Amino acid sequence: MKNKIQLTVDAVVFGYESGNISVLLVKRKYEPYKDGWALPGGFVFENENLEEAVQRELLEETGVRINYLEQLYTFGDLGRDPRGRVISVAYFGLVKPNAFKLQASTDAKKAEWFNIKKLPKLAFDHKKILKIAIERLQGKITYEPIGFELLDKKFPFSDLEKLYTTLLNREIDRRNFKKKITSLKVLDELDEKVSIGPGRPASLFSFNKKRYFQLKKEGIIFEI
Amino acid sequence: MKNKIQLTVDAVVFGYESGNISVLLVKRKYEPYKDGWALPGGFVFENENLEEAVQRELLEETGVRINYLEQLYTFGDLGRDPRGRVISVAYFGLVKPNAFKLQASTDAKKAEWFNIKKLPKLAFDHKKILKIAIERLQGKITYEPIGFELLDKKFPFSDLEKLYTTLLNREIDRRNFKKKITSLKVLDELDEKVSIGPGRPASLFSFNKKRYFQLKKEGIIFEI
DNA sequence: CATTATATGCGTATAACACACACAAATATA
DNA sequence: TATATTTGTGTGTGTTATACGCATATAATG
Repeated sequence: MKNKIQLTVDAVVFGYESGNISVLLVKRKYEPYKDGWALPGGFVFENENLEEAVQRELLEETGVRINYLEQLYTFGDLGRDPRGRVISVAYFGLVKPNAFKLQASTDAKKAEWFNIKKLPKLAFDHKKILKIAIERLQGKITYEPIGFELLDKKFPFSDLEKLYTTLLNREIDRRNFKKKITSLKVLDELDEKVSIGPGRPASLFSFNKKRYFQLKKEGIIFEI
Repeated sequence: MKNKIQLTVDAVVFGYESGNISVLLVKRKYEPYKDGWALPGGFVFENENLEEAVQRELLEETGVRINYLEQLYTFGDLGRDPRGRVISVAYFGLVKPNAFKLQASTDAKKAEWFNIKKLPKLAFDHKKILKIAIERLQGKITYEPIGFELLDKKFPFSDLEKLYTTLLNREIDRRNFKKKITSLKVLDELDEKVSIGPGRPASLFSFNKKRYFQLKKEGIIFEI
């Protein structure tokens, strides 16, 4: 029995910057969907693990390097790829966009961040993949701490608040929010303040890395 | 580029019966791992969706038919299959064991339920797959209602309680548990009682199907 | 320099929920 | 008819969630 099923990986990489959630897309250099926008990704080599494959493709096509990508879902419907039967294992990651200089090569003409509210038409079934990834991203904040990968090393509390309001897409009460975050003991308050524009200067915080990953492992129940 | 990666699906089917959680395994008819126990599953045909493939394999190898299997995870590590590079998409399902007569055929010599605490040695990386499936099963009950697929149509409340104590592997307070379940409005109390053995006869309940699937969709926060 | 706008930072009161806990009711069995 | 066994309910207490008001520290404005 000759196997004609092919395997790809795709990466859904979210970035966050001052109230905007963006996703990393590439412009395809070759058919099918030539010049169309798609999630970075490509065929898995026979001698590499899935995680290695998705990291390699991401680096090749966008210049972004992430050492932790979480598996999202596997898409295998008939007809999802005009080249034939192609199954894709989708991965999921979070980064600070400004930490990378985008650089396209191999199969990609260009790599770019897109605000998730202003997406172009996407190749293959990538719209569906992205939809599921966004749901996962929003769901995550109720059972995991979030922000470490998305915020600067030092940040005012309002940055974290803004991240949550952006992800939740609604206002939250800062006082109660602060109480909850404080009770998690996941933030270290620094002896430093910033003052950008009008208003009282803000203390800077950083994530307590150890505690952060402990909570991530244990899971939290966190309804805002 | 010749593609040598092959794609399989595997099914982790859990059954529950009076305090026992079991999983459905098959005895392999062919090499590799001939006569070894493994999760039901096999190669995906080129012209079928992943869900169709896993349902077909499950039916062929065990006689069990499930129309809803949830995708669990995709396993693709190098060396997980001695036949070469084989990726497996694992699925996850819940049934009442007594609803089926097990019947092995095609690649399976035999199909059998195993108590998850008394598992035989498993082929491939199926031990790892099963471990992840069990974690998922236990995790599920904190964010989804559970039981509809596992209990009889009509059941005494103690059956539901027993299911939870079994899954959680600890005692729960029946009064508080009842309060929570009641507040979810997911059970309909029937005008019927059963009396098995000594003790006060128990009212029978059934799941309110509509409400059950609504909660499943919305998600619940349910710490026992 | 005084006033205003803007953002941060803290505390308290009330409602909802979680959790601990004890005893009555209805049957089978001896 | 007494005993064992199982079902079935209610209340108090502590913790957590939610709502809400005001003081503080700066920049911008006139």
